Amino acid sequence: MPELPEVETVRRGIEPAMVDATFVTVEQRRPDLRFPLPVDFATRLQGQRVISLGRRAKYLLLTTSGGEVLIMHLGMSGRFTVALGQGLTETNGARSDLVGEFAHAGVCNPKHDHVVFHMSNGSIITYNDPRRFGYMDLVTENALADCHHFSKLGVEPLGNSFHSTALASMAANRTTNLKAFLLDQRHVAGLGNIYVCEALYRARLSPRRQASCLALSNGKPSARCERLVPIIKSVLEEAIAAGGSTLKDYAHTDGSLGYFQHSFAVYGREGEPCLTPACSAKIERNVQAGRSTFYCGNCQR
DNA sequence: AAGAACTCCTGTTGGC
DNA sequence: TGCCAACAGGAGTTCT
Repeated sequence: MPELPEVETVRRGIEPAMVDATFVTVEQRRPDLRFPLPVDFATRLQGQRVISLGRRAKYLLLTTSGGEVLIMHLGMSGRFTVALGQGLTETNGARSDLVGEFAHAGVCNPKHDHVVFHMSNGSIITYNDPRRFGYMDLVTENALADCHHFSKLGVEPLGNSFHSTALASMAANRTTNLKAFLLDQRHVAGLGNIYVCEALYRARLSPRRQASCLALSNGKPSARCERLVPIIKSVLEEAIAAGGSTLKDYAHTDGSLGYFQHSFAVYGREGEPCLTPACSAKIERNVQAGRSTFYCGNCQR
């Protein structure tokens, strides 16, 4: 379940295989992912050179020499595997020899290989997505900021505009709970279930508390908000440094694993002891906004 | 308008 | 062993 750190890890994994290379062939093996693929998807990409590969929240943004941007979202189970072309150095652990091995091991069933990019440097980048919650779109560079994917998207949590005053303003008068508020991409863009659970635990904030508890009081962000913002940043930064979290649906572009799941304090730990020293409570689980929330009812208030 | 519920999808898991 | 329901969840849509 790729959230911001996993998407950033994927970006770093496929960047060396794609940037400065040209799309030779784009294989589109089905008409749609979650949504229909763009009209003339393959032909619009073929012959274009990749200028850059960026990221906005959980979206990958590939800018082409033709002035179009390929927007890619991994959804729940989207995955890229890379077979590096000859002469490309192994970067970020992208090892071409592993791709077949992992496919053979059934980790990545080839029947869900929906889009395959063949690059001029010999690299082959394959998009595999069993649940097809992912999607791809093509828009012109000029239309990018106003397209429906981004027009309502909130602040980038690792950017400079994400600070306690900004979060406090967004939270003003919000009656929804903290968990749902932080999952809403219109506020902070890039957080998902795992990192919201982990950040709220570290900040010792109950996921059931009203979001408005973060709001300004006496013109200043609440102490809770001041505490939460740097924690959100550090959780994401640590996860990126660890290469993301590997759960059922996510692995690196080379099939290898991220390591941040070993740092989970609450996610997936229902019934296990809280890791806070001197706390003897067990991690609880309930459902908020249709997702499992894991928390310590004793430490998080 | 905000917030909650529902929807899409398929592999995995647990109960019988 | 086999079958089936429940579950996982990002984000768009629909409802209240």
